[in-house]
Amino acid sequence: MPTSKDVAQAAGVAQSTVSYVLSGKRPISEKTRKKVEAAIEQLTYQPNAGARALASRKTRVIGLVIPFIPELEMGSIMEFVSVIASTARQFDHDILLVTDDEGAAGLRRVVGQQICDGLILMQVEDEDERLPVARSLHVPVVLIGIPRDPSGLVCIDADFEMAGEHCVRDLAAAGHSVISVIDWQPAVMDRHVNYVDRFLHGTDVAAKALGVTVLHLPGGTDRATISESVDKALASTTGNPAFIVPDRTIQDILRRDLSGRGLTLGLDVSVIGSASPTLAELQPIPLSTIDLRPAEVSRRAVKIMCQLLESDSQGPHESLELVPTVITHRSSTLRPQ
Amino acid sequence: MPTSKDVAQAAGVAQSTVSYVLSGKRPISEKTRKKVEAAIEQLTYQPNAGARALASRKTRVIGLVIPFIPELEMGSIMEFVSVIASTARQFDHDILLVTDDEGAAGLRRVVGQQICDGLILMQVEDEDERLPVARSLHVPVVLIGIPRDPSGLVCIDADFEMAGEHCVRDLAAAGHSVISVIDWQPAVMDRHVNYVDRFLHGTDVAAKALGVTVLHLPGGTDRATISESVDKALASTTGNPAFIVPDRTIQDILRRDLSGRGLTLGLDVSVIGSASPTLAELQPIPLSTIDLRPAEVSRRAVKIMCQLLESDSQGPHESLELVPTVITHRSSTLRPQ
DNA sequence: CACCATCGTCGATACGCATCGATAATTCGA
DNA sequence: TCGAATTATCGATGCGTATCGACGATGGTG
Repeated sequence: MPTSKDVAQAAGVAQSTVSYVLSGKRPISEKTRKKVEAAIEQLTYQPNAGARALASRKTRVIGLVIPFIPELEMGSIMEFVSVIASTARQFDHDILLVTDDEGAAGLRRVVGQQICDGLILMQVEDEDERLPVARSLHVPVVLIGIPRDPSGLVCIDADFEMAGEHCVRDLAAAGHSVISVIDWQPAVMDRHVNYVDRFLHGTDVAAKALGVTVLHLPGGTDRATISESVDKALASTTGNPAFIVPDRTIQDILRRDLSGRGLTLGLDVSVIGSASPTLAELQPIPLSTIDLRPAEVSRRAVKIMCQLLESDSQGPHESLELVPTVITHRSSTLRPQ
Repeated sequence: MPTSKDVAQAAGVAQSTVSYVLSGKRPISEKTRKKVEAAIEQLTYQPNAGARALASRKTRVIGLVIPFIPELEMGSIMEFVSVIASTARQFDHDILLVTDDEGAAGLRRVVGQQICDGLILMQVEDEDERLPVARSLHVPVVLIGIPRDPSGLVCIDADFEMAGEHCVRDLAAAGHSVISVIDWQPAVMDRHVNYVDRFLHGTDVAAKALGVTVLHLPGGTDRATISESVDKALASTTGNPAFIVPDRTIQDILRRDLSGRGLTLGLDVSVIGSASPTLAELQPIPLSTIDLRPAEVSRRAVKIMCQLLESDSQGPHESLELVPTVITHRSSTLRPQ
């Protein structure tokens, strides 16, 4: 592998000159620049990352802490990961994976060894054991998700409260007076990610404001639980029933249950779910969805991180950004009256 | 951040001694070792990765090239990524993400900058533009998937041919004389990943050996295509029909189509699909599946990579490893006669 | 024409660790 | 008891880059 010294020799200049051509931190004459650039091209020179990190104290790598195989909803996690990685490249950074099975020690490790300049944490829980560590690390940390106490932390997430409000508002506008919200599956509820509460709170707020009734019913990945919840929902209204089902795994089960009862989506009953546009369109009856904008959340997380890295101000930062959600009505909801 | 020099000072030894305590490459007396370890503990010293890489010419980082958001089957990709990352940690390595939108240039970049010691490529296609680059890089490369010409390359993948054979064999044993294989969705077929051919070939081989008929029918993510394929399948047999549906997205559509025709899985018709055990069990009629062992493939890919890195022999390696697949019969297939 | 600011480049040094050769301390055999 | 063979440790050097101070060349000003 050629080094900057080789380049310097080939171009007939000093090594420091090569460095300045690359960084642009000092003026270089057009002639010299050309010579150096030609030599770089010639030798296919690429700067050594380790040496660069050692000298500049910047690795240009961001650590991404991914959840510990939650078995379900892996697809949506991958969307975050993928977008985060390519956005990072746009800011001339790379992504190092940190799996959550290393726990908080993993964070200390990658920061301590100075493998990366900052950390992005996914799936932040209400009382997350990683938070005290995150606060004590002397590198920027961006959380995707909002813990109970976000003080001293930089957080970003979809605006779940707005999402809940919009779902109820639109269903109310379609004439539903009783709206059933099916909880996430127990595995998610147990994790105490507080977007659940924010979403449910949003539905309550809208319900109060609009004078409609919102029912919170248990979710589950077995048909019995869902069937029971549907029973309760049907018993509670004389009009057309409406369901909000933010958990992707539960959607299929609910749809099957409803059609088993002879109810037709968009005709007798409204259902708002959550899925990628592609998947939503693929359904027998295209599903109306609330889009939680994972790609946009990912992009902004990286952007915030890179801004923090540039401004490299040592002081503790604190901010909270909510990404607006979007409802798309397809065919599974009644038309507004 | 403390350095090894700080540790040396605290322990009253030379910096090189600290280094030898850490690496074990020279004998150290018990007394000195204790002193140094105490100082390390005391200062919470962690070696600087950049300096280490610079001096040792090893980064202990593996580049993982992930597919460019194929929109579908992201869940299964995440399983690879997750297992690869944690397995790498077991071998004391880290994973750097390289997104495929950088293309072959991305590979040159991370290797040229010496950000990582080797590369793992996912979703290798038949004629992959990255292969010539992979062969020319002077670092170990492990492919997940098998290109048309694997010469000079180290490949690992699930044994799709065996998978195809086993599916046909078991369905034949259950009394089916005509077996329909539904292709992957067009998006996958177009990508020319050759596991498709290997799987289909496996079904043909078994069919010939057992004297049963295998029909290859088009797949698709729309109900019309699937419905047509089912029509053809039903028209081709007087006995109970049997389906093999390796594409996860298509499974739901097929199941719905069949039940719409009044056919009951495991009673009137056999279906073998592909899904994680958890998901398979969740179905109304638990799905018999062919398990392509993504976790095992991932683990072995990392293991092979780490072996290559240790033996750091420069010469071009070449190997091909196939991971046996496993059929699990649940309730969607007829009992063997 | 002398003087000073600016521009462009060079040389030297630091970054933190691994590693090699050398040296001091110890042990062993004859 | 002396030298040889170990054993344990130190000092010095190199890895490749960024960056700082210095210096010669250039151009403008009075």
